[in-house]
Amino acid sequence: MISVFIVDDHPLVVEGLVSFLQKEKNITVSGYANTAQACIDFFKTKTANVILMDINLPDINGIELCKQIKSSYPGIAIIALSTLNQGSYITKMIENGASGYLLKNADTPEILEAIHKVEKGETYFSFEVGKIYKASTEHQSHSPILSKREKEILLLIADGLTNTQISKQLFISVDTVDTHRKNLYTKLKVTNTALLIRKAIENNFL
Amino acid sequence: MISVFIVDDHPLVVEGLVSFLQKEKNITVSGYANTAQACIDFFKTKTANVILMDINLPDINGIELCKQIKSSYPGIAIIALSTLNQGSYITKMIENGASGYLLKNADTPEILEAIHKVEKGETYFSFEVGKIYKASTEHQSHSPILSKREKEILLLIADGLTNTQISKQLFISVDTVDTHRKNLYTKLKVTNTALLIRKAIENNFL
DNA sequence: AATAGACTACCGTAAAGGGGTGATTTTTAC
DNA sequence: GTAAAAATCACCCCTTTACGGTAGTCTATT
Repeated sequence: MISVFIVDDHPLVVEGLVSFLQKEKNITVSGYANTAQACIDFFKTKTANVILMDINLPDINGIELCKQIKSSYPGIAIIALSTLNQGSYITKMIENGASGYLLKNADTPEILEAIHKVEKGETYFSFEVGKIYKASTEHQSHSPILSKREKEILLLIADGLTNTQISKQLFISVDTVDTHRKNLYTKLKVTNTALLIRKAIENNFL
Repeated sequence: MISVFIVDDHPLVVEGLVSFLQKEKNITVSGYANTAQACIDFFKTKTANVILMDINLPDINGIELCKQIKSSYPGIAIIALSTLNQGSYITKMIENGASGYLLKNADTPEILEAIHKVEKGETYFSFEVGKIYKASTEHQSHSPILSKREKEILLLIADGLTNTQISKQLFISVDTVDTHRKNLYTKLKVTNTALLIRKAIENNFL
């Protein structure tokens, strides 16, 4: 018998999971929570084998919750639940001890497979997650490393300041700002301000 | 007895809705679909009083589906389902005939209230939607109207082209391109390229 | 006939962009 | 522990582009 705990701020999703998991004879739902705090409180007195955990929680971030639960109760397997568009979170959840990662548009057999696998100590990642994860790590490697100063200047450029204004604000020479700006262009492989801002937004520097 | 049809590509949400609505004695679930096409097919032979419709569907956009259903079957009340971060969609769904708008983190009594209200011909919008809607319409009024030429030039600027390059591409004088650029600055209330690109992305012009 | 918006165009100054060079310090790597 | 690499700073020249102000024509709307 596998006991499953659910953390999700969407009552509908919780209802769906409970309703569906209760039909399974070797699975029992030990409880559910709509907030991270409620989840932490639950595990102070009770326990479960597997947690289905939403990443977007109203109070504490799912990544932080995952970390906390794993450090207190390493034996509990955590499956992250998320919607499509959050490539960067996948990495973070895995780093913080999640054993599986399911998309919310996963169908019921997939959820069962995930629960059974992580309960046995294995990992489960939905097919699409693999793609997103790969894409996000590749994206990461393509996304260049900017120095502290470069990030600082990039932000000021994005705020509409000219090199002269930036130089005054940072107490450095205009020429230096200009050099940093040119280095930003080189690193981000762009040729002017318009493309710089676009690339910066695409790479989440802003 | 109110018959409800569900369209959502997340099996969990469908499961949750079905499980919860079946408990209500004056509500029956006439069916559900994971895609817009499956929904359209259903209504060719069967019907329902209320449709709970997700906005993010894999095949056809929820807004388009809403429009189609409303034009074919004006008597069916549609409640849009969505997650928080989609202010601009609310307006479009209402324009296309939706009678209600629920956030997916709505709790069960709220869903019931929405179904009963729209079935009686009234409208229902969750509290938070009101806020988002208001914010988005205010945002809309702030979001300026760009002419065809201006949009064209904005796109080319965002592609990193200089005024000279744009002028050659559009067979007009550099000065003209420059004027359009300045008008873009005025309309979007910015003073240079960096801010222009930022505002353009914020206002979904790119 | 008047007002407003779109599209066109020009001028002068300020800023950006492309190139190269070089010094100092801090990080990283072997 | 030292050498290589990267970061931060700074300067020069020169060309191109951007920005601010001004202004004409045309068309649609009132």
